[in-house]
Amino acid sequence: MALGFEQHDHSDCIATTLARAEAHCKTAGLNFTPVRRKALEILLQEHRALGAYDLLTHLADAGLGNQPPVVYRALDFLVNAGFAHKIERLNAYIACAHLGADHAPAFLICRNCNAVGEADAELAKGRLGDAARAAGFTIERTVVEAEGLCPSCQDAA
Amino acid sequence: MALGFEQHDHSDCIATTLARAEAHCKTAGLNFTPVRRKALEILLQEHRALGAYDLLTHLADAGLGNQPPVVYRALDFLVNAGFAHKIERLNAYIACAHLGADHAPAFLICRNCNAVGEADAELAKGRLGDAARAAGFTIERTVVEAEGLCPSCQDAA
DNA sequence: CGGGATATGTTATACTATATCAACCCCCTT
DNA sequence: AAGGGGGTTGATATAGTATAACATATCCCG
Repeated sequence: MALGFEQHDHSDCIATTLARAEAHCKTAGLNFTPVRRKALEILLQEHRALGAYDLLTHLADAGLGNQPPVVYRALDFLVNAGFAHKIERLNAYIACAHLGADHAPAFLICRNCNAVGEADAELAKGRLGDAARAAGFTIERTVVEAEGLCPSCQDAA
Repeated sequence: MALGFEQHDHSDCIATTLARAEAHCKTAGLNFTPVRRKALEILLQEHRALGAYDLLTHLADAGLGNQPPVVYRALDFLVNAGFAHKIERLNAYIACAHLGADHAPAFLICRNCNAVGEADAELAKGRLGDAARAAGFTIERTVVEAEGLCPSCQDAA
């Protein structure tokens, strides 16, 4: 499972991901407007969790809106479309690493460098899912975020 | 596993939990001051996730501080001592349901009534733990929050 | 051309959290 | 008893995150 901490060729994965997002919007009847596209592009370029206002700064630099609602609307769209995720622990947003797959994401957050890796949780099928079913609770959505040290930061220490 | 959605006798569990917290502080050399005690008492009484400012209102009603730092300090203490948890998804705080046990909590949050049940995650031992180890990531702390519908709200619908 | 749905612009404000410094208190030591 | 240090609380200000509400624009479709 790719978690995102490996070295990888980042040079064209932005373009291919944007293309896949565009294709998905076309088939799903979603409106991939310039602001939304640029927001995703920025998240992909940064390749880390960005605060909404950081993202807004980048959008403003690109001449695409400079008020908070602009960025929150774009993030709403991206998150609902599955193109980005919110990291609750950081109040920050990151581009989806498994675009296209219908998945319950799980994140590994480095407390030192804030790098974020994305895995798949499958939580509802595990022990918590069993406990929830036993209690009569229906799980619709999960937040799974593990905080710790990524390989590089462990090596540095 | 008790998740908190069952009916239960709430009449004296506040007192016994407070007593246990007090005992733990005594042995651990922690300072269970009036503000901290009252904050925990309020969380136990409410028996749900409270925003910091909601808690502050209750503290102010009790004559124990009326500025934000007061409540955030008390929450810091309670969370570090393991007496309360933060629900990241709600930016809210709840009294620990398993006080005393050293545990990685997992929460079931009802999106309708905001009731929160606490289970145990044991996540680091599961599949995510395997994936993290394989990637060289060391997990120190986990956030596991599942959102859905509690039994009562399902019945109501 | 009109009308509805969707998206964006703009202003204002609500909500969450922390930095900073001053005052206090308790215990301990000299 | 004086002094000092650590920890807690008081108080002011401000940073950071997010949304409400309404106006304007755009586009597609009938």
